[in-house]
Amino acid sequence: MTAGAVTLRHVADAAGVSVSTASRALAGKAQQYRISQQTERSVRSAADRLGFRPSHVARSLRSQKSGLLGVLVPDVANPFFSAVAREVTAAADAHGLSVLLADSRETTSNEVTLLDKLQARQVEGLVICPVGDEGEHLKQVAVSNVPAVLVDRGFPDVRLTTVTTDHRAGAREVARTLIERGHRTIGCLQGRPGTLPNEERVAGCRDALREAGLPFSRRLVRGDRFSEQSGYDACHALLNDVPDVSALFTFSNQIALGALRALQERKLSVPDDLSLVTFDDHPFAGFLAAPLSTVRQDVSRIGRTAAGLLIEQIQTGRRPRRRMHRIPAEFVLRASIGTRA
Amino acid sequence: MTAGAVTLRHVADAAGVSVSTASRALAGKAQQYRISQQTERSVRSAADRLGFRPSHVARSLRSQKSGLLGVLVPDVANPFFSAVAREVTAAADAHGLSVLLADSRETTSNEVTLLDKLQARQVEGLVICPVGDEGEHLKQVAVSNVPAVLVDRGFPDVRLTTVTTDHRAGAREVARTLIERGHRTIGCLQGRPGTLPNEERVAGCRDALREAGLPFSRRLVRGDRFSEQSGYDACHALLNDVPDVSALFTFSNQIALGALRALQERKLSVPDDLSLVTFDDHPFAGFLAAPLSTVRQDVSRIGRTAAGLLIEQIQTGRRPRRRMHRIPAEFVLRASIGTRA
DNA sequence: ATGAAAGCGCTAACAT
DNA sequence: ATGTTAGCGCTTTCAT
Repeated sequence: MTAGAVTLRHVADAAGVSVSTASRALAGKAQQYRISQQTERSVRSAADRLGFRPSHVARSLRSQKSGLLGVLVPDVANPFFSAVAREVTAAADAHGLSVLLADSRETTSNEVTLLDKLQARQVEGLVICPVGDEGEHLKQVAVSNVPAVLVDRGFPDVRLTTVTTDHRAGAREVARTLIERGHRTIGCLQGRPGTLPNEERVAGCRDALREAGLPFSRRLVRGDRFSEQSGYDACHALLNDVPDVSALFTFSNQIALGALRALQERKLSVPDDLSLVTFDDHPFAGFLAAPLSTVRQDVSRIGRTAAGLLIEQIQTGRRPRRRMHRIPAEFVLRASIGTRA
Repeated sequence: MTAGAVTLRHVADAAGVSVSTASRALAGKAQQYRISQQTERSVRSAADRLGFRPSHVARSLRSQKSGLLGVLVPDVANPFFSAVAREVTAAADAHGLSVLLADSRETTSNEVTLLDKLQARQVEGLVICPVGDEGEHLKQVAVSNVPAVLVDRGFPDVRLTTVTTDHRAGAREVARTLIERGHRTIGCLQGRPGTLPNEERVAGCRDALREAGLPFSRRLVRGDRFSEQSGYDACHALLNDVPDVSALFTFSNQIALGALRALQERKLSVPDDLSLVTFDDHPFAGFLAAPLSTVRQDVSRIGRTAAGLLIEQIQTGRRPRRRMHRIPAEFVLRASIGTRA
């Protein structure tokens, strides 16, 4: 804290008035309190002259309002989460709020600790992108009275407003397209099993296969994390076990990268030997050796929706009526998908 | 702020002691103040039972320490800045500090306002990634006593510790490599002229040309922003004006993307018709149609260095002796660079 | 039209 | 071994 900072006391003294008058004058309540133009001006000029900057801390204590929003993400450097952070920051800014950023480094135990820290800092609202393995600690948040919104990885049994992509519809569209083009054996390189986005994506694939009267097999779903390594390992494993796979649906860019590396090692080319689609679009996707088909999540809209719901909740004091908000994804077809006879 | 929150008062009452005793017991100062095991236990259990969470706001006011670090970036969704934010957040966390995130949306006027807001919130330190056009307002920060570190875009006349990539050395290496491979007419698609990174990169190219006894011409340096559009426009303009350009050095990924789009329109292929190198590496760079050579900035190290210098400054109360910290960049050679006879 | 005083929740100096 | 008191900087009620 800036040592020896200028306080209201100093301003009041310099203007020859009491602290209360100084406070009122600066708060723009001169009218309301019938403070003379004279006084108001002299207070204002004293404040300017001394470089007075009101203490937000003192104000928060007095008003019982921190003006703080907490944003908790598993990794700010992940484009998805940084986009969420950006939208929330913009919305906060527009409402005179500030953002406390916390990064759980993909670890639930950090998430628990940070959630606690944020609440100790009296945040007025929380945007939480959970790690997703476990949601017990989120129930605490749900029963506390601090407004909160979950983003991306929700939990069926945690009663908190949740904003997420319509993963199921997005995945269904991908699978349908692959089926239309003659693919019958479609491998999924998934992310973390058990998380909502992952399970809904698997469900979307299953939907499309059923609709087409084709069988769905868990044997074709591999991988255990949203990481490059998982994509790489799962890709090799799948192709070893099921050589007739003709299309690969990877559940994230990282996974796609791993798969691409594995395919390169096996001297398989996209889309001639194998078709490839991935979740999450990407500026370079169209310039890849095989321009990559993707499911583009509307990250900005997700972030804005979450921020909007949170701020509404703070302002009205009421939970929004709808709990699940599914934001449509956009399928972007590029050359990485080929056809099979 | 959580209405009707449990305060120390409640805990003290429940335990039948004074607030001071309660405070001391919970602060782990039982030994020091010779508080009986008895008392300590009963205070602790009361706190647990009531779900007491100390108010950070009150503590900050009392201790005159906010425990807050301000991080100001032009755009958190830009991978460079989100990486910086991540490192600073991690370091803050390790030192019991929290991070206030502010996003200037690439606008200097926002930067000024936000800087003020952060200081009103009594941040104990500032990591600033300036927009870079203008540095007047940063001089205020330099003379105030809040510790601050500039990242990426420094200003020669602002006396603040600055951490940035060694842009000049990085660019020089790129240009040397191109020259070695027979390129004589090298176009630079630059970012925002006047900013430190941009000027140093241009200087690096000039260095390499001079060393090789080749002329340097401003006519070969085009573009005005670190954006895709600027890359696209500058690329077309340059190729129209100077048809014998054989290599393109783009100063960011966004610019590279624009250039790639322009080249595609002109049916020019990389590296056969034109070589291409860019600043900023990228997970997909190696999988592009023409695997892209890049200069990889060590973003994590930049972030860690900045955070370290800031925290050192906070703890010791002294400015670090060295003002400029240049972090080496790594040149990654891929197939996008061809040779010329 | 303005001031005095209380109090937000906490810690620490000063009593016992 | 524990309590009392003052005060961090601000806003607001209650006086005048």
